[in-house]
Amino acid sequence: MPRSTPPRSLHGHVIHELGKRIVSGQIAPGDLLPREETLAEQMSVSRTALREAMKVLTAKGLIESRPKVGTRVRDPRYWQQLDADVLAWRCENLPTDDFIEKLIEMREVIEPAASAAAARHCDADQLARLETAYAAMADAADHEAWSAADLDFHEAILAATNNELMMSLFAVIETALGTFFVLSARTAAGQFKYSLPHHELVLEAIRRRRPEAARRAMQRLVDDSRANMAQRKHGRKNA
Amino acid sequence: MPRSTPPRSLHGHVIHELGKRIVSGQIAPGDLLPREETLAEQMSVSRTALREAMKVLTAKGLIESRPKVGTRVRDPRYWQQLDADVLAWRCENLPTDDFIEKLIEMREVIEPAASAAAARHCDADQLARLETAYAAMADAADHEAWSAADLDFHEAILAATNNELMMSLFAVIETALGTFFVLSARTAAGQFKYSLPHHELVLEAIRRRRPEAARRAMQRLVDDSRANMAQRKHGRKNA
DNA sequence: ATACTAATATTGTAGTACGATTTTATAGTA
DNA sequence: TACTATAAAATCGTACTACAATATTAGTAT
Repeated sequence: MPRSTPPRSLHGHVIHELGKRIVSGQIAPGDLLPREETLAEQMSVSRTALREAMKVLTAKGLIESRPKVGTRVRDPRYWQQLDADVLAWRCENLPTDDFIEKLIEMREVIEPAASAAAARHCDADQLARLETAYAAMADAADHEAWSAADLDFHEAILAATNNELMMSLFAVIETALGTFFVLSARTAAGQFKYSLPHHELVLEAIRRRRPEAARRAMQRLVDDSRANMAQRKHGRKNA
Repeated sequence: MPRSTPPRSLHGHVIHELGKRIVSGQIAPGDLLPREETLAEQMSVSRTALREAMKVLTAKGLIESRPKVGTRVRDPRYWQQLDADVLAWRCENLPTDDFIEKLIEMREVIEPAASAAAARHCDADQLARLETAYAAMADAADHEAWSAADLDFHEAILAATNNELMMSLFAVIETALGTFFVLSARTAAGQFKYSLPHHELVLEAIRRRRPEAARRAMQRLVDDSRANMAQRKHGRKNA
């Protein structure tokens, strides 16, 4: 499960709670929320804290407040779907196959292009970070260590593009990998390093400054990952 | 200039004002903001309104507050670079050539892939919307009308992917096109429809369900746009 | 010198009051 | 009867005050 905002503060808890309810569809788009005073009472917080939370949800595009009329859940069309919290909330109660497919589609768009860009203009430090992450993957003793190193590897590739806009897409990759990690925890228990050779090819292509080779290698890696997810889905159906 | 949050409400104004100062570097990463009471006084709002604004900026990753220590501007590494407001604030005082290059790079990653996806699985309504936008471009009487229709066209392509994550990337495309619009307002005054044939090829490929043709057509369109920007930059140097 | 304790400054939360705004209802008029 | 305009009510928006929680820092004792 991808990490979402740890609800340490009070209004943080309200953000998380309301956000989850909206994204999960428990409160449907178009629905009118109770008035602030009532809602604050229901959630056992002051109106002050509630409003601070609602401002954040408004910024994420989930709700819309107007005087007299109240606060309404907006159409998903307006949600900040790339926001880390929104993504995490969508995956909290087992993501649908449909959503998983969309995550894979995003990986197919982002990662091969990022790998090519990384091969084109990454510096020594960024390459070193990539090597370190790869080494950690190779050395991983268990599924958890592998997953953490894998995440580092894919983050390092985005960082190596030297484009902070690309880097911000890591929220999507992180959500995808985190979800796949949970879903494949059982099936791939003993063979979690199966994609190491794919990663090595990507690293090698970036190291040698071969953009198109890097793109193709990453494309194969993601294709392979997609195939594995499909296989898992099939296996579950027969279980 | 891409539209940012119109500061209608009081705290909306504070969000815009502080956000701009931070993103523009006027307040540097690591800097400590004045304490809430002081800052509220400086901006002529109550601490309540200021805090609501700060919660939003926190959600955008721009600042970080901790009891006793105060509120600090975070490293750009943590900013939500894909947020529509953050993007707009970056472009408010003439974006740097460096940033424009990054926007183009994002277009090259997003739009060809989106065009291919649209050709693969768009429905009749989405295609109709695309046709409408194209017609509006063809009929545009001035640069402004052209620009609005152009924006519609590119939004329609993202919508036609049937992937809301892809759709959320429109904030980036919108910022890029809006910026190019301003920068090319003079140079391309009389010939603003020069890219119409490129758009037609993209539309045609999607209409005929040719993913790879759509990808290539859009790739050429973006390449062409990049060349035009480079030419403009060169022209400015000689001016 | 170090560890522990207490004072202190800043954010976090609560509660109340009032202003702004928009919907809705009501009344007046054609 | 229909329509316009005016007034009233409900909700969010903002301000202010008070206090709690927390982390830093200084001070104190071992």
